Amino acid sequence: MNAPTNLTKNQALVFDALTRAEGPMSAYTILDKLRDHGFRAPLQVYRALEKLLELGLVHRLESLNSFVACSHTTEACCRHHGTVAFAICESCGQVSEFHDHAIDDRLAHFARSKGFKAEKTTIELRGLCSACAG
Amino acid sequence: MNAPTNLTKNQALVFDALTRAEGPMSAYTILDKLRDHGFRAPLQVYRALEKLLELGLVHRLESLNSFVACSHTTEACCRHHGTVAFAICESCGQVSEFHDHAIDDRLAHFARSKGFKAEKTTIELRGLCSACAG
DNA sequence: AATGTTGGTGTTATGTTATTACATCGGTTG
DNA sequence: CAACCGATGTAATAACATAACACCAACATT
Ligand SMILES: [Zn+2]
Ligand SMILES: [Zn+2]
Ligand SMILES: [Zn+2]
Ligand SMILES: [Zn+2]
Repeated sequence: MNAPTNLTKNQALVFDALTRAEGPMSAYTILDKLRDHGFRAPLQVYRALEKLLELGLVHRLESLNSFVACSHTTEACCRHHGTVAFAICESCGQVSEFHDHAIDDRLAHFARSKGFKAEKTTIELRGLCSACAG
Repeated sequence: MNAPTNLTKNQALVFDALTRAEGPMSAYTILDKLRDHGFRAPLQVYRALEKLLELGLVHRLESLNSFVACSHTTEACCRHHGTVAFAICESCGQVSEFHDHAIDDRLAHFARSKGFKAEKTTIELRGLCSACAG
C-alpha cells in the first residue's frame, strides 16, 4: 500500500516509522523512535495509529499488542482488504501478511449459518518461519 | 470439556468462575470474583490460567485480553483441539467457539507452502450475534 | 531420618499497554 | 466574526501482565 499524501504530520511520522521497521512495533516502541521528532506522549501515537488503521495502511497484531505497516501492493491478486492473515515468527519477529479466499468463504459461511455479522476478523499464526525452523 | 479432578484449589476456583460466567472475563475481573475465596493478587489468577490454558480447559481471546472456558464436549465432531475459532459479539459479549476443518486445511497449506511451523493459531471474529444484529 | 527436587502458593513491586479528561490550535463554513 | 471540526499537547489514570523472592507440601534419593 502506497503512502497517501493527505496524512497529517504525526500520522506520516508513525507510518514512516512502521514502514522502515522490519517487524511489528508496539505503540510505546514507536513513541520512543519518534521522541526526536517531538513525540512526548502515548496518545500521539495511538491517535495516529487509529487513523492509519482506519485507512488500512497499518494492521494491529492482536496477539502481540503491536502494529505493522500493511504489506499489500497494488499488484497483489486483489485489492480486497477485508480479511488478512498473519504468520508471525516467534524467533526472529518477522511477519508475513497473506489472505486466502477459501478461508474468507468458510468464515462467511459460518457467519451466515449462525446469523453472525462479522465486522472484523483476526487470523494470526504464531510459530517459526522457514529460516528459523531450520 | 469436563473438569478434571487433578486441579489445584486455585486452578479449580478460576475454572469454576469461568465456567459459571456467561461470557469471557479478564484476569482482573476473575480476581475480583475470587477475592472472597482468598485471592489477593493478579499472579494467583495468571498462574492458574497458565495451567488451564496448557490443559486446554480455557482459551485466551487475544482481541479482548480475556479468557473463556472451553465449550468443547466429548460429543463434538472431533476431539482435536488444534485450531479453534471464536465469534465474539461486540454488543452482548457472547462468545461462540467453533472449528472448521476446511480452514485448518487452508492454513496448513499456507504454512507448508511457506515452510512456516505454526505453534498456535488465533482466529477471532468480532461483530454482532444473530440476537443483537436483529 | 536427612536431603534435594519439584510444583504450587503468597506477597510486593514493577513493567507494559491503553484510555480519560481537558485545554489549545488552525482551517473551513455560514 | 462565530461556530464548528479535526488534529494536537499534556497530565493523569486505568487496565493488563510479569519479575523477584520467600515459603511450603509432596515426593524421590540417599
Ligand atoms: Zn494489509
Ligand atoms: Zn523467524
Ligand atoms: Zn475449546
Ligand atoms: Zn450479541
